[in-house]
Amino acid sequence: MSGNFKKDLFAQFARVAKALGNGHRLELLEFLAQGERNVDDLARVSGLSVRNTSQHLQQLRQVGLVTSRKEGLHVYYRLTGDDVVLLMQCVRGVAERHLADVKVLVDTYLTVKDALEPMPVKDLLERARKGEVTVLDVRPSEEYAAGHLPGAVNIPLAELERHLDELRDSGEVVAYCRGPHCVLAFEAVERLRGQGLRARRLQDGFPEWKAAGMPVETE
Amino acid sequence: MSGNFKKDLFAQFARVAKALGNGHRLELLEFLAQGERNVDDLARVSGLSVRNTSQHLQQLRQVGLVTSRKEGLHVYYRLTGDDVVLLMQCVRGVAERHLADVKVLVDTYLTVKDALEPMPVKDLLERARKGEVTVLDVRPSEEYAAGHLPGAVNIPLAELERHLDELRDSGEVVAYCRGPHCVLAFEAVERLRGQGLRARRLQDGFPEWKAAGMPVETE
DNA sequence: TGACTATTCCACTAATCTATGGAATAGTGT
DNA sequence: ACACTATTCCATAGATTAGTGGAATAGTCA
Repeated sequence: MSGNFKKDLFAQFARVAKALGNGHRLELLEFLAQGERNVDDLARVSGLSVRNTSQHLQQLRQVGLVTSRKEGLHVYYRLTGDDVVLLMQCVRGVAERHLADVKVLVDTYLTVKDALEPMPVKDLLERARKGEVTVLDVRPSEEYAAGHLPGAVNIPLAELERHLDELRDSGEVVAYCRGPHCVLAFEAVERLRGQGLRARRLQDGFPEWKAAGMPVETE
Repeated sequence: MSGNFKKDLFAQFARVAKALGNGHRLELLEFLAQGERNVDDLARVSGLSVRNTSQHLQQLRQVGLVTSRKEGLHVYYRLTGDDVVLLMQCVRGVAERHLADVKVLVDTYLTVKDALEPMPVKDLLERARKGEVTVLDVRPSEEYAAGHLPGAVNIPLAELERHLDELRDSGEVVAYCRGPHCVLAFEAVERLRGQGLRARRLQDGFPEWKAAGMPVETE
């Protein structure tokens, strides 16, 4: 009897893990970590067909990782809680530490990583308040509108070149994007440095910031 | 290119999650969280065939969650790090908070849960030092030998009745076992209370204790 | 009302995962 | 060398999962 309890319980836990056991679903979750999104948006960013996306979202909903809300024609999905982001960070962390393939991948694509001197999250707010740094959000403007770090300036990567002058006069720039492996901030920092500005990357992205209970600003 | 990086990376993370996406493997990991075990032991406790157990262990090894060490005829498996325990706690926590089925299960089997007043981990050591409580490890003696809370007394559940008198004179008893859902400690507390002793359950089990970096004693 | 959009449901094929039995490997004891 | 044990490797049948197209549903707009 208690043996069955245990088996049943682990089977339930396994359902949650299984829902995470697919790269596409993880990607969807990462986008949802930034705020509500409808099926169409999610399909676009993940490169899946809408129907397929919908099915994956059903699965995530069945294990309680996301919920949805209908408004007009659209159905908006969102994470059921910040603990889901934490869980994903956990998976990511274990993978990075114990899975050799991940290390290879990261080394291959982000060889410059160390050179970009990521700034720890906790130092940021204080230094921003003192005016020592400008916080730069390089995500697309819709994502920025849905929520961003307090006081952050939004300049999507594509428009970075047009705003170089504004940034040049404002001390050091700290860029962030969707998460520690999102390439947007890396790219931004490289370009800014290429133009002679002082630029660094924030260690984590917006979802991690939010999940840590730090203050968030919306439009 | 950077799109591929992202896809590849998530695919790797998904491998880890997928490895956790099976109740049997989660159960194996839970046992391994207590220390090294060989294939035979693991097969016995999980109720799987040895061959099947071996295959599951291969899968866990392939994603870096466990390693093995050969000694004589036996191959001993162990977790690759405490972060694996943390990851499992994370999965469990999310499942408990967001998956209705888990709540039903827990309520069905452990209706008495609240009545047993679990004691928070942080209070325990201090109160044990003052002699206010006796820490009771109700796991089988091999598991106790492999590691236990400092100062804990080991009385496997089956032998509890024979040692009632010793416990009766030692103030309040705090029992723990393999984890928050292991039924051993629940059972023990119920029996002790049935005999008129003051008994409570420790909130977590040995693996969580160890993963939290608390001191551990071995034979 | 009818045309249209966003999303879901259903059915089906290809790919993947699980458990099992037989055979291979490696180490122990005689 | 031989018998024996613990573990792994391999092949296979049945179950499960992923992606696709077609049809259904629900809400919007004119």
